[in-house]
Amino acid sequence: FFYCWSNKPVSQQPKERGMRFRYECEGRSAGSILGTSSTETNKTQPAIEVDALQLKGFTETTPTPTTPHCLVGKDCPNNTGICVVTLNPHCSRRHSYANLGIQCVRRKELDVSLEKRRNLKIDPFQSKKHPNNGIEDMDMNAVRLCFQCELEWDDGRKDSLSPVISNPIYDKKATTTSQLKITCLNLNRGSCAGKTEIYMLCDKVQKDDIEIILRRGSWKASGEFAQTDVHRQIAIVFKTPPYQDQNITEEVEVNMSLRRLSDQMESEPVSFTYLPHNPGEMSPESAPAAEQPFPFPQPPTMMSPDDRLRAAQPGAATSVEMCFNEVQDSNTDNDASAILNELLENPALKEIFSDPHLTSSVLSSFEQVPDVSAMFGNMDVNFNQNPYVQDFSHYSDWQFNMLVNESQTPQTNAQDTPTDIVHVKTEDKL
DNA sequence: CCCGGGGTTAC
DNA sequence: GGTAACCCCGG
Repeated sequence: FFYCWSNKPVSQQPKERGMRFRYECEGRSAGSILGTSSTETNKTQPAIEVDALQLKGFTETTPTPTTPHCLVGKDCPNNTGICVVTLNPHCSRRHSYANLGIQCVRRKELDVSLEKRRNLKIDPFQSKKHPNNGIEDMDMNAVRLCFQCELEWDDGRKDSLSPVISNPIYDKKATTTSQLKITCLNLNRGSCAGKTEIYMLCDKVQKDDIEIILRRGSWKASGEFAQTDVHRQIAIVFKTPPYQDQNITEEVEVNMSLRRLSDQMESEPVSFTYLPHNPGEMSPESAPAAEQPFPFPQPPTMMSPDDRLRAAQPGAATSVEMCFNEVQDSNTDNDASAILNELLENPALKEIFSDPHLTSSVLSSFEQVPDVSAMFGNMDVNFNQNPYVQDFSHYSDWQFNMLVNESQTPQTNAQDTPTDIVHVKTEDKL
C-alpha cells in the first residue's frame, strides 16, 4: 500500500445559487461566493481541508471538463482566473475562500479563454476529458470549484493530491437554473372542485420547463396550464386542480410551489386554501366561477406578506453528509473503505501521518459541470439501469449528485467535524 | 465607492 | 421570443 495525504472532500461547499456571474465589462468585483451554511448574519465561505489519510489510488475524482470562466478576487493573481494560497499545515489545514467571485467570459471569447487556461495548466482532467459535444453547447451557466493541492515536504519533495471538485454553482441570472420564486397570486382561495383561475407572478421561468404543484400530506396535484399561459416568463395563468376530497366541510390549506421539470428544483411554497362546497351551491361543473374575476385594482386578493411568511417552510431542507470526490468503482468501494477505516482508526499510523513537515499550496480553479444540455430524452433509461457508467456527461447536475451520493462511502466522514456538513437539497420523490 | 439587483439593448 | 451582454439605479 502506498499512503499519502489527501484533499478531503470539500469541507464547506459553495452555495449553489444566489450568485451572479459578472462580465469583465461590468468593471467591478464579481461578488463573493458564499458557503452553503452561510446565513444572513453569519457568512461562511467555501472551504477545503487537507487532512485525511487516504489510500492513494483508492479513489478517483470524477473528471469534468474545464470552464472558460474565471475566479477573481482575493488571492487571484490578475489575469490568471485562479486562486492560489499557501498554507502552513502546522497552523491550519483548512482554508476558507473569502471574496471569490466568478467572472464570466463572453461566448465568443470561449476559445481564447480555454486556450489560455490550458496554457496555465489548469485542466486537471485533460487526460480523460469528457466527450463533450463540442464547445458550442457548453453550459456557461454553471461551474464547479476545483481544488488542487501540492504538498511540499522539508526535503523539497513534492506530492500532488488528487483534485477535488465542489458541487456546482449556478449563475443566478440564468433562467435555466435560477432559484424559483412565487411572488404573488391574485387569489389564494378557491373551491375544492378546482378550476379556479389564478394569476401567478413569479421570477423568470421557462414555459416548457415549469409546473405548478399543490400538495398536502401525500396528496399532490398540478395546476393546469398550457405553455401559452406563461406570460413573458414572469406570470402564469392556470387553473387549480380539484382537491382530493370533494366533501370537505372546512377550509383546507395546501402548499403551492413552482417546480422545474429539468432538475426538479422547487420554489418555496405559498399557501392556497380549498373551500368546501357551499350547501345549495350549484354543481362545480356548472359553476366554476364562485370566485371573482380579475379586475386589476383589487388589492385584497393579493397575498399579504403575512401569508407569504406563514407559507414559507424553513424546515424544507435537510442536512446530509456527502463527499464529492472519488468513488467510481462500486465493486472495490467497500473493501477499500474497510481498510481505510481501519487505518484511520489506528493510532500509530495516525501519529505517523499527523505531523508532516510540509507546506502545501492549494490552487483553485473552475471545472465546468457535466454537460446538462443533452439530458432529457434518455435519462430514465440510462440513469436507472446503469448508475456506474464512466461517462457522466449525459447527466444533469442533480442526477450527477445523486450518483455520487449513492456511491459515496460512509467512512470518509469518520473524522468529520460539524463544519464538514453540507446542505444539499432533498427531493421528496426522486 | 461598493454591490445587489433590475433594466435595456443587441443579437 | 429568449438569451447574452451590457448598463445603471439606489441602498
